[in-house]
Amino acid sequence: MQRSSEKPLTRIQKQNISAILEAALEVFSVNGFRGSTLDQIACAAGISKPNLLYYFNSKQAIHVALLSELLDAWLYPLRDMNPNGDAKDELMNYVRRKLDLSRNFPRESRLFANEIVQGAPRIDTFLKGDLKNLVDEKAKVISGWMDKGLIARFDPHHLIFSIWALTQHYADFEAQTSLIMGKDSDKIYDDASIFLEAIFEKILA
Amino acid sequence: MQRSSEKPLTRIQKQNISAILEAALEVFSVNGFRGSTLDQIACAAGISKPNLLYYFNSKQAIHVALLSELLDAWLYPLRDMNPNGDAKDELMNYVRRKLDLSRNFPRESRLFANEIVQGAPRIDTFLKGDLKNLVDEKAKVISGWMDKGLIARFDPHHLIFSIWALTQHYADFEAQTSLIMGKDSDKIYDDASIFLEAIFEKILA
DNA sequence: GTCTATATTAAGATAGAC
DNA sequence: GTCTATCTTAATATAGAC
Repeated sequence: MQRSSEKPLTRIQKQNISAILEAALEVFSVNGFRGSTLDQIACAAGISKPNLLYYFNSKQAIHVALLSELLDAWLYPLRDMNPNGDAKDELMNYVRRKLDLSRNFPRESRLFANEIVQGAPRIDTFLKGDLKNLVDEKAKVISGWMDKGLIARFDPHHLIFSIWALTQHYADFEAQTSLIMGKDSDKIYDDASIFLEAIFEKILA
Repeated sequence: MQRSSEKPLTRIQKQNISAILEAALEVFSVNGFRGSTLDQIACAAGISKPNLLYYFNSKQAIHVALLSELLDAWLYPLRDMNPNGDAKDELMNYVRRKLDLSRNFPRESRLFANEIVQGAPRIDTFLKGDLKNLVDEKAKVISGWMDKGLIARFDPHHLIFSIWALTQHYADFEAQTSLIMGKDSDKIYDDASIFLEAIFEKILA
């Protein structure tokens, strides 16, 4: 049987599925799709490989399930940016929420990063569809704010990219920053928060 | 025979070795270490798999060769930052040189990104050794400039991270930016250059 | 130095008992 | 639903002829 069935799930099924997804997130975010094995995932989930394949037909199927969960969550903070709110507040809040995402969901960020770095073969329709549409829409909003002189004028797309780059870096390159700083990542995020707050204050002014 | 030999290389050997490294860069930067196969590399290099393994003993050996070339190049622009130069010029030049690296060597950037995202298992000694030392040293220089009021005060380590994040993003996430912008990456880099110039002017002021 | 052939292991997936 | 056993393919690496 496959998870696409309409029947309600038993408690055990739900438990197993979420154990699998949790394990798969752990494994895929570290090793990428091709670098991960069903053995690793089954072991991390505490079940046997055939049992894992009872819940998901294939390795691909697990990966797709993870990514679609992720992509939904990915759009939220940007979608939430309110065109009628205070321009600077809205952008600063977006920065804060994106940094919080890196802090609280670093594995999801790295799963996404793995996909993009490797050329986004499995999510290109998302990127040039839903994501592009949302970014274009919000870029127009930001551009409108710039027209009114509420924030400084820049290319709005690149301003959005800069927020992504600066916040996701702390999750995606955590191995690097933590080795260089010699601190645990919690302290790094505290400093990052202060730093990003300060530079975006200046950028937007 | 192995490349560690002291004998001078023939022209054919040099040709083959550089063909292998070029092919391996192409393949590893897209698929990561585990996701890449010797078949792919041999095919891209235009030689047979056993012949490839005549020049490099193992898949690991090719990867190590690529990474050590890369890590050297990685340190240059930062090392070049002159403590006695003009503070703002030195930092702006660092930004420019890093963006040029992304533009001219995107595959190298993605090879590096693949390594870091996946937890830097093969380059952690580099990160906490040579790289950390250099970054700490340059952070002190930058901090000195801030003390003198030559540029605005921020956490110097995070300022360096921000330069990395903002410039490398264009190479590492090129699949994303080009799909969203619907432009070829050359035009994106032109705009990125203008954008980064503008925001760092404001940040440092 | 380069090739064909092959040994060896690992990985995705399935069969079938319970 | 879960397991053991197993099929099948693909991938790293080597042997040995030329």
